[in-house]
Amino acid sequence: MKLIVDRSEDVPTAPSPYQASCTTCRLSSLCLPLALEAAEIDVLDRIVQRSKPLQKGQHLYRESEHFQSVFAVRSGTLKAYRTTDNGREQVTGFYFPGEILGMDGIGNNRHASSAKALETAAVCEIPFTALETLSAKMPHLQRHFFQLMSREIAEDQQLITLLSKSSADARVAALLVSISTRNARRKLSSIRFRLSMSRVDIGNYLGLTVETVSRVFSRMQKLGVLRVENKEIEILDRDALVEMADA
Amino acid sequence: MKLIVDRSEDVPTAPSPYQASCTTCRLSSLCLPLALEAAEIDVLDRIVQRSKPLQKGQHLYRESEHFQSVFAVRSGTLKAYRTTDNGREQVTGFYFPGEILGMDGIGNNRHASSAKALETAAVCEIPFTALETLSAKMPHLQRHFFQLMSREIAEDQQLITLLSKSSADARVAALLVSISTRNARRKLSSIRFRLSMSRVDIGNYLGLTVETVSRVFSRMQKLGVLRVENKEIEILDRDALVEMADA
DNA sequence: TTGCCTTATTGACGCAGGTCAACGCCCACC
DNA sequence: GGTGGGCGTTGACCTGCGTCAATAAGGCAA
Repeated sequence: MKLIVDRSEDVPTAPSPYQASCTTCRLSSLCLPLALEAAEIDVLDRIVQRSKPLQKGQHLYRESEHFQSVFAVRSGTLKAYRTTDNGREQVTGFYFPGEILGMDGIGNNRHASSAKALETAAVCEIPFTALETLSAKMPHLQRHFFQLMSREIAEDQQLITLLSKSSADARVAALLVSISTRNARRKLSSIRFRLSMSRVDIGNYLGLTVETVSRVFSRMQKLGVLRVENKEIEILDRDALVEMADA
Repeated sequence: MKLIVDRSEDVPTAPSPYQASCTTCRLSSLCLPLALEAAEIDVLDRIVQRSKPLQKGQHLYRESEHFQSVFAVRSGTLKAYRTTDNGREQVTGFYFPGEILGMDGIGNNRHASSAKALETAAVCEIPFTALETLSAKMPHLQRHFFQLMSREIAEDQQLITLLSKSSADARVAALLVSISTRNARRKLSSIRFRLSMSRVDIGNYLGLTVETVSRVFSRMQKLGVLRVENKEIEILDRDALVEMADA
C-alpha cells in the first residue's frame, strides 16, 4: 500500500503542519465519541496521522490492498467503489467531511473497496491496530466504533432497499435528500450545494445510466422541485423531494 | 422487546436444556474466534443465553425495538427485513446456522430491521453490553466482532453491486451460489439443498417479482444448470451458475 | 482567445422485466 | 378423503429504463 503519511517523521505524535489536533478540529463532534474526555481525546490524537491532501482522482487505498487503517474525511469528498468479476465498476458510497471510510477492510485484512478523491481532499489516518488497543482501554471508544460500523451496515441496507425496487426518480431524490441531510449535520446549507461527483458516478451508485440521471434532473427541474445548473443544486421543494424518495 | 429467553431462570450460567455449551457446539468454529482459548470460551459461554426454539413465522426481534443482543443462529433459517416508509417490505438478508444477526441495531440502540424465522429455528442470544465488557478484556474477541461487522458491510456491498446492475438471471444465480458456499462451510451438500425461503422472499431480496424468479428457475432448468422441484434445488452445473452470477 | 476533450443533455427506439390474469399443485384442516 | 387457501408457474401484454446517436456545454492547455 502506498502510504500517504510520511512515516519518516521522527516524532509521530507531533502535530503535522496540516492540522493541529482533534481537540481543535471542527469536525470532531462527527467522527469522535462525544462522551470522550479531554484527556482521552488527547490519547486518541496521538495515534491519528495527518497527511498532505489528496489531489482529485488520487487513490486513498485500493481494493484488495493490505488493510492497515481507517480514515476520517477532513475536507473534500471521496467515493468508494469495487470492481466486479466482469470488470464493471460499482460505486458503494460517497464520503463527506466528518465521515469514516475503510471499515469494510477489517474483516479480511484487505480493503474490500477502493477509495478515490472526487476533488482535493484531506483525511486523517487512524491505524487500526492502535485503535483496537485503545478501544480495549476506553469503553466509550470501543462502543463508538461498534456504533459507526453498525450504522454503516444500516445505511448499506437502506441503499439495498432503494436499489431493490425504487424508480429512477425515487433513487435520485433519495440521494439528494441524503446529501442535504449530511450537509445540515456539517452546518452547511441543506438546500443549496455543489455536487462533487459526476453524473456517471451518481448513476453508477444508484444503478442507473447517466442518461436517466440527466433526464430525472431535467424532469425535477421542470416540476419546480429542483434548480439544476451543472453541478450546482438548489432544492426548491424539499417536501416534494422527500415524497418522491419513497415512492 | 418480548424476550425469548426465560429470565426467571435462577442460575443464568447453568446450561439450558436446549444446548450444552459453546464448547460442544458443532458451529462454534463459525461464530466464535478460533483463536479463543478454552478458558476464554468458557467465560463467553456464561453470557450466552440459549432459548427455546422459534416457530416458523415467529419474530426474533422487530424493527425499532430496543436493541439488547445480537444472535447466533443455531438451527433453522431466519430472514431479516425492513419496512419502507411507504409500507413496502424489503428482505435484507437470510441467516443460516453459525451466522450472526442483529448487528445493525448497535448504531442507534434500536433494531434497524426485523428478524423472522422461516422455519423452526434455534438461536443463541448474546447480550451486547456483556459482549462489550468481555471484548475490552479479550482482544481476540474484540477483533472478532469488528471483523464480523466488517464482513457484514462487505457482504451488503456485494448485494448492492448485484442489485445495481445485474440481470435477473445473474441475481438468482448469485443467491444460489451464495447458499451453496455457505452450506459447504457447514459441511452440508453444496449441490443439493432445500430452499427454506419462499419465492416471494427470494424475489423481494433480489429486487425481482415472484414471476421473474419462477421464470428464471424454469429457464435454468431448461438449460440443464439446475434441477428444481418445488423447494428442492440440485445444482447440475456449478461453473455455469458462477458464470451467470457475474454476467 | 482557440481548440480539444470530457461531461451533460436530449431524442428515438427496443427490450428485460413488471403487471395482470388464469390455472395447477400442495397440504392443512375439517 | 374432500376442500379451501396459499404458493408457484406460465402466458400475454405493457412500460420504464437502457442503448445508441447526435449535439451542446464546460474546462483546461497552450
